Amino acid sequence: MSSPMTPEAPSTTSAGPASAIEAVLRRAIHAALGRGFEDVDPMLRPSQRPDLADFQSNCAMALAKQAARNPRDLAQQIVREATDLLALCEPPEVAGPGFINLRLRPSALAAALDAMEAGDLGIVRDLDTHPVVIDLCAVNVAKQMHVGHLRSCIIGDALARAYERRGRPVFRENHLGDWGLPIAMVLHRLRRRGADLRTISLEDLDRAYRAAQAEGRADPAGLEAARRFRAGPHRIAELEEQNEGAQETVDGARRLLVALQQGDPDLERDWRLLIDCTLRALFDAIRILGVRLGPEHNRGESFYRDRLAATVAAFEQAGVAEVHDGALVVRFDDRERPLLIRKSDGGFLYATTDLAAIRFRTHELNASRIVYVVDARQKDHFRDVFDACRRMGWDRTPDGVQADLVHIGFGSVLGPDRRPLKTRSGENVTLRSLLDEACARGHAEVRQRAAQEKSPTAGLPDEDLREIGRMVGIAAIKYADLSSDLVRDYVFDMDRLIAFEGNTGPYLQYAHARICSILARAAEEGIEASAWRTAPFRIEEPAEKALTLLLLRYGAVMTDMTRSLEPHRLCGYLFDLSNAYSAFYQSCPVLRPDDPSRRLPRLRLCDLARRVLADGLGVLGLAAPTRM
RNA sequence: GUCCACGUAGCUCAACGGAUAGAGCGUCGGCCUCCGAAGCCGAAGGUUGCAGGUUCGAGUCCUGCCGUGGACGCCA
Repeated sequence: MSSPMTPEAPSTTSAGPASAIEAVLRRAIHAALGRGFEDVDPMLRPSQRPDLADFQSNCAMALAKQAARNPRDLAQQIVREATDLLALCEPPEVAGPGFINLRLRPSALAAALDAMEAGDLGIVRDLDTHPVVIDLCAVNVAKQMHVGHLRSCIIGDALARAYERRGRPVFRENHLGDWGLPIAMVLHRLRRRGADLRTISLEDLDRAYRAAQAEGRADPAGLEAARRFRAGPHRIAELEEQNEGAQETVDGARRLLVALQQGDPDLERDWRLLIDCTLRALFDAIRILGVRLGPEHNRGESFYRDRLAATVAAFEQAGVAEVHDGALVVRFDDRERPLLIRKSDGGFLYATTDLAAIRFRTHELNASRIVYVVDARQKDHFRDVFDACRRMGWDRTPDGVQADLVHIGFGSVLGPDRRPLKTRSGENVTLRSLLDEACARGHAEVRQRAAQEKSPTAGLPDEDLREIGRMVGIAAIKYADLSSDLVRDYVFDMDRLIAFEGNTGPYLQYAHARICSILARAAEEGIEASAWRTAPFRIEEPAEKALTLLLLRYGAVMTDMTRSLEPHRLCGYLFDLSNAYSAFYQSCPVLRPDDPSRRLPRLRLCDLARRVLADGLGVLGLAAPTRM
């Protein structure tokens, strides 16, 4: 019987010399401490002190306590037991309170690079073969997409790409807000007014959405206040009328929703037109953005509409939900707030849809991990929904694997006043205007470089410069969304968002383009790729070694990204890598080195750095132009 | 009121419980007759909100307080 649910064994999650060293240390710890210490994490880390070591093991301090030993003595003993390390490392040194400092031999560095090149850049395939669901985008029909959806798409796409890179099947789920009373209200309003839904624009829909909301918003509190404070009869009459009108509007929308639910073909057709219009605008933006999301990823709220009754019934049957004030609620021991899953009028709520969706994703999509990329304000909601699903046992795949339910709650995008971002006229900033601005700035920047005669982009037609500018501008936007801790709000600032220096997307692209440029120049000078591809690596200069150590970490960084779901770690790594390459570039001439025999090894090192950068940029969803 | 997140250099942000808390922007000073200066090298800049605690070791974990933001039963 085969089980696809093999848990990730620690020893196979990272490739390269680090995992080999870990294995040796693990055995050495066992030898030093005996029974009960068979499988201890050696706590191997890249050293933060390149003057002292390449790697350090911090295990001795932690183990000394439980073994009642002196930490330095224990470290010494572990080192004595770890004789197998000497094939890879210089003799280890014990420093400070008990750090074990390790330095790789140059031959081990070269061998590790060989292995990395031959073995998919050190990427370790995920042992869990279950699909991952990434819930992203989730635009609402008939509403403008805004920067929040942008973040969700960018982050969700990067996470999806990371899983795909490690060989894991991914379902990108666009949980479209395409169902329920708000949609019915828009449709109700537009049909009353005889709007032509085939030619309507998203701007019109967005206006209608807000007008319908305002129209249906009863204000009984305002009416009560007007009476209490003896407002003029005019004002009271006005409010009474408004309240009645609102009720009428909502009732009309409810009737429409029921008819739509029952399959009225006329309504169904109009409803689809609303969705089509919204999706046209969405995919227009998505195409510029380079996010992998299409109509095939749509599985909106309406998809679950026929599953809601069964969902609620299952809760009732299991005795997990109870009736309170006519509504059906799920209660939790550790918090007062209950989760409402059916209204007292029998209607369902968005929580009901989320429950149905999780059940579908574990039971039918067979997902062992479901990642919601939804803004942080919904944290409490997802906590409740996840816990409710766990109570029902819906967090298990059909083959019995426990599924992780994770909410990646990202921060809000704020305006300069630290309030949610609006334009001067008070409207949401549209996604399209933001992207157009980014492309325009990227284009201007690229054109400026191309004006310099020695630039590799000199003389390119403006059409090409525009395309490169698009890649650069979009990379700047996406990288800004990915490169810092996701939970934090951030203040929207176009100038900073489109920055091209320092820790930015364009800086990474620039490093990549410079490598491409040097390889192209080598070809111009008659150096065949086949020559350097077979040259042995020679890691001698400090800058070469620093670059090598970073390259060797790539696989572990990718594994870590799918574990931690934190794209900014990959960003930070690629930034470090670009820095290391730039330093190498500065101090180690590649095409005209002091010693000509170093040329081919350096070209090969450049090419490996290029491949890792391109690969990493690809996982982040950033383009990697060869000239810019 | 209850619950949750976040407070790190002037600004924007990093830092798997590990050694001397790091980058970018801005400021100051160097480096293009030499593979792309969107770059490199260097300087200045810190009581990690405050107070306790756990630990061999705390920006990181725990408790309390202060500050900011968010969520809190029939909207999504």
